[in-house]
Amino acid sequence: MKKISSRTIARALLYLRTLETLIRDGKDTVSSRELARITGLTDVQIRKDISNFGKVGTPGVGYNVAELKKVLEDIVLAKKVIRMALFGAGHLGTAILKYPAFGKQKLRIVAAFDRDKRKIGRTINGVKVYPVEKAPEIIRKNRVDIGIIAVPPESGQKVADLMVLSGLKAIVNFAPVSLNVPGAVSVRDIDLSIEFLSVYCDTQK
Amino acid sequence: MKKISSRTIARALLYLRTLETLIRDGKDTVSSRELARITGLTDVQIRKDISNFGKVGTPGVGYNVAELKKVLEDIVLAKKVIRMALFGAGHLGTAILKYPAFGKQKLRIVAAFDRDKRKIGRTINGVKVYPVEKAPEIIRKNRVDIGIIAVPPESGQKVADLMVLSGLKAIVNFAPVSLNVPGAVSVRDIDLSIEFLSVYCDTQK
DNA sequence: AATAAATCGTGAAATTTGTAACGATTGCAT
DNA sequence: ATGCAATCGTTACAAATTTCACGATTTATT
Repeated sequence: MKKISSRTIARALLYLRTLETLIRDGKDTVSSRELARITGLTDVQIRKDISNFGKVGTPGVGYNVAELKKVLEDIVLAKKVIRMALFGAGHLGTAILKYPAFGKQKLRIVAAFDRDKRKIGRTINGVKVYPVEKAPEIIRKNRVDIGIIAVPPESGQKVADLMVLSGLKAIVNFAPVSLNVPGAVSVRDIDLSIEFLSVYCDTQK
Repeated sequence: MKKISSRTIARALLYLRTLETLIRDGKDTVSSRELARITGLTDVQIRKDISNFGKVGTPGVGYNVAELKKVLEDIVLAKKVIRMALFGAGHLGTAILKYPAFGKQKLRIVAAFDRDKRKIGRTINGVKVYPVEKAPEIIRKNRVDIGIIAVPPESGQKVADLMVLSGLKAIVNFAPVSLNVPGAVSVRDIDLSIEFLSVYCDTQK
């Protein structure tokens, strides 16, 4: 089977999100044209993306919403629950712990870690905060899939090292620092300053 | 002058972030090789990116850190202060208001808006929360550059419409919904669920 | 039943993005 | 001074991504 690119997968997740709202609205079928109108992409790209996953559409009609959702989910979200561990229970970390959309999805934060003794032992939105030292054990025991870094930049690399040591293969990094990790580990950097500045630059030139 | 792509600009902002830490560490010069090691990119890409901005390096030596910083800033961050307005003072919105890295940079949140009467009038980290209806006036008066959407998905489009109406040309959207805006408006979507799921998918296939 | 309209899937073309190769320049050691 | 190692900037090349064009299929209409 052909390997599916990272960008295609990101779009597939966007299609899934869109399909869920279409289902809520009671729609049975949707065309590539309409998906394009909603998502802001082009119809060709949507057809091409979906064709990566199999022949699921009907010419003259479009895609069956429920069927397309199932096909996309089977490929990009085979697992029932994806477990995450959060490092850093500060403002941003707490906001992530309380992020409501995770509840409706397969994403679940199973543990939080912090250095601050005052935070350790507390429970935030049902998730307990542990001392950082306990991370490897807890991550292994809970079969955590994704590590989230929401600590200050000067601690970012140390946390990343600990994640790698604990066997994590996927990291989402909100700390404004470049992480050094083995090639087998995927990192997604989200530096809020860079995100804000870059959308602003887009409008300038 | 050649137009610089959006991705190149995002990398330039990453270089800037890196240069700032190098300056803090007292380094005078840096080579493309070392920048590559730090950022995880390749040295070729870094040389190519920088060459877009002019001939700033010295063969055999590398780049003068201060000079490179100045050149990158002049091009991607000509403005002294970039003003932002936040919509939605919930958990995520509050975390953004309290995000410490903005303080050290040119980014400043000048106003927050919310529907909730209990939040209106409060001040969070020095930023006042106004009722949404006041947005157009306040945005115009403060010459806001970027709008941040941190409201629930069902209100996302309404807020986006208001932003467009208020003359904003750059939007960062944390609401998990696709926005419909005129072509002249740049939108950067950050759907936390999609970010987490996509880095997880990267490790799977 | 035949025609028209809508829409998918896909190979080919075009565009964008990233990589490699290498001449040119600089500083250092001898 | 000369040779060597380091490193930039750039042209040519390769790979990835997107767009185009169009045949094939389905539904609706007359």
